[in-house]
Amino acid sequence: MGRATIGEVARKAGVSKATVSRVLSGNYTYLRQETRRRVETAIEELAYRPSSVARSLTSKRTQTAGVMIADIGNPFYPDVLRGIEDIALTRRYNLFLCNTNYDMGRGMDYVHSLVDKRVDGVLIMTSGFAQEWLEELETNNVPVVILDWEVQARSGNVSAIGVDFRRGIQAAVEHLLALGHRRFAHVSGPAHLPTSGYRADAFRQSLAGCGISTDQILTVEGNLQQDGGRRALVQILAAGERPTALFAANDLTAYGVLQEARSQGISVPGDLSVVGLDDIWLAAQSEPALTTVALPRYEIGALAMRLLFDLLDKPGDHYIESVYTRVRTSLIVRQSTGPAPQTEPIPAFAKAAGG
Amino acid sequence: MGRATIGEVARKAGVSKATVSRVLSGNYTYLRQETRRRVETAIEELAYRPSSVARSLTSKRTQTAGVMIADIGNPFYPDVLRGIEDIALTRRYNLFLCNTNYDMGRGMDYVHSLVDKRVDGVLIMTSGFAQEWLEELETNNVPVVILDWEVQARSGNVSAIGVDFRRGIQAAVEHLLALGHRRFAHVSGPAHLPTSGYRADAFRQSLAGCGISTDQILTVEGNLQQDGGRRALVQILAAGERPTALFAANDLTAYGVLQEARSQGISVPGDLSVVGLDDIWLAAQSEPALTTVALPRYEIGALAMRLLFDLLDKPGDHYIESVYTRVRTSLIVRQSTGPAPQTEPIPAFAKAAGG
DNA sequence: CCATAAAGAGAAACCGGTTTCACATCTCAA
DNA sequence: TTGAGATGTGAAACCGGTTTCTCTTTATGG
Repeated sequence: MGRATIGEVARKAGVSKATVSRVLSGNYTYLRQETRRRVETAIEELAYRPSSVARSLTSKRTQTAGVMIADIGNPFYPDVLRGIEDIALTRRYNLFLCNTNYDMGRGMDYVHSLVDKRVDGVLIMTSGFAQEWLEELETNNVPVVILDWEVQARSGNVSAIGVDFRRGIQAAVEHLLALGHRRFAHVSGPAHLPTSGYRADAFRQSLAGCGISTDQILTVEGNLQQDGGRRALVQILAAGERPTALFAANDLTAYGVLQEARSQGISVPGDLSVVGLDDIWLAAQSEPALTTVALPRYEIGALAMRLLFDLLDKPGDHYIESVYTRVRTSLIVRQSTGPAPQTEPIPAFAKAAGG
Repeated sequence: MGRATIGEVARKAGVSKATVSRVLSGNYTYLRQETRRRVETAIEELAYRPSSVARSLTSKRTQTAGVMIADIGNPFYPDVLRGIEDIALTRRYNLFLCNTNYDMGRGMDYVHSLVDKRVDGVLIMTSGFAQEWLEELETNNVPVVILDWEVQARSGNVSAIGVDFRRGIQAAVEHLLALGHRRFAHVSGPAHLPTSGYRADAFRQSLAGCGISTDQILTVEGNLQQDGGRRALVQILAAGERPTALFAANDLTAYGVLQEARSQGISVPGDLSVVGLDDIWLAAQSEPALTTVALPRYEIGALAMRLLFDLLDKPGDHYIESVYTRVRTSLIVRQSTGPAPQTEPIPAFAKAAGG
């Protein structure tokens, strides 16, 4: 009643295991038609399916990859996972879901499991710190693709995907300047996440590039969650001079800002323009719908898996050229941004504003 | 440079593979302290980690389970997955993510992969039809836990979790009756999903139990998505007599209804009370916040994984007592429900209404 | 008619672990 | 002193496949 083995198939067909294996692998050279038939019917009758476990032992491939993410609840991940999965399936790869819950220890446990299970590769999509994980994976020769991270001492087995926040954020900044905004606020992600810095820097530098000095930008730290956005707006309102435009590190934060604004009687975009980042589903559904910097999430996932396959396909076990790829972001204008209140538009951008 | 094997560890420590294996398994009876030390330092120095693949070959256990879900984008799943994962980790189990995308063929492919990979069990959390999957899994003796499904010809290796929609929906019905509603609408899920029927039936029967006849219930088929909710409300408004209360098969649908209502100038809950089901994050955040029948999602996941472990722990390969467990639902009252317009409250329930 | 190559299939080793069984040494009581 | 039991370890078989090597049979051409 247990699953049939190759040996049983061989016996039933009256051939050797080797012959069955040849039929299985589709290696029909030097195989008589009739023998092949016999084996095939035996396979059929026993409903035989070869064990991937046994195969992996000799092939050193498990057709399996690990995906480390921080939090499945984060609306960023579903699309990324879809992208990863669709590409993975093209080669019949299966994915281990590793949800770290923002817990580095739990992440390390997962890394160990993945190494022990001999996954062919790992995708690190968490934005949490991973240096230790990376070392463990490199030690064990496991190819890695890592998202949005300045990879240190990158070996030949690690590719990375960078998100070019600059492009989209630059567009957002130009959009806001065109609407006449001059005083800005930024609700950042947690300081310990590199991506928080990338986003904040992109915002500051884009503004600086357009002649807005840094002291006109009020920055408050959020937590990439909605409640952080609410608290941040409270802080910002308490500060002296109120900004007229706000850029949040992600949409959830921006949504929190929107909620707090409503409950404080602040009109968006009348009194305050708000820009988010991510373009999650909610962004289009909020009231007002959120202007946001969009990430190509599905493409990020698909690209990550493709890069992993590239790593797997590279010949030799020694030095391999790693790849660092950037994906583009873009601005999606909706209803949460509008003309700055009581402020002269900056002439250079006025014509694009339409208000 | 490749990973060390048990043989290399044995050589380095000057012992046999068997001894290393004993150290690994923590089976220290009949092991001299000093031998154990030597082996341990050898393991340490080689950074040796035993291959789960090789282990699985003899142990017949892969410490791995498959999770079939329909759509990671569906806000129902993250919490379920968290529950599953947390319990899985207690035994160092890893999970294969199998996102069927509502595609039965893709689901079947996944089932085959999981069988081939010799997973210890499978959790079917999709609401799509799965009879063929189930057969394949049963044929191969793979234990299965299945959610919200009338399992046919259930063998000893299949447990099921039912969701007791009645309880929460009954509460919703009583709540609405207490508010004076008499004319109802229901936006169901797709007819081909059993769960659509369960929910609709629970609604109808609860109403019937309170003396509301079925012809006072207008039912329109949605798609468990937001756009289905919008379209459904359009249909409902086009019908003759308008309902004053609406029960949607899930929150996404209810959210669509809310949106359409707003754009049609219909006040919720002034003109129409709306009840959803799921209690997804959005339900608390919508405008107005949604009254909804809550599912214990995390608990469903955790329970599912526990039931799977139970199945794995049962001795013997033959008949095993399967388990059918029900989880409870409950009503969460928010702002989307209110007194019925221009209607006398039903006396029996009036006192609880407060309006 | 025979030498030789090609075709077809089996035996055995191997992948990296676990487990059984046998063997060697040590202890201690008789 | 000796033998029984306890203690400690290794050899080998096994898990279910793949792959190499060898062997037999058949076809081919001189």
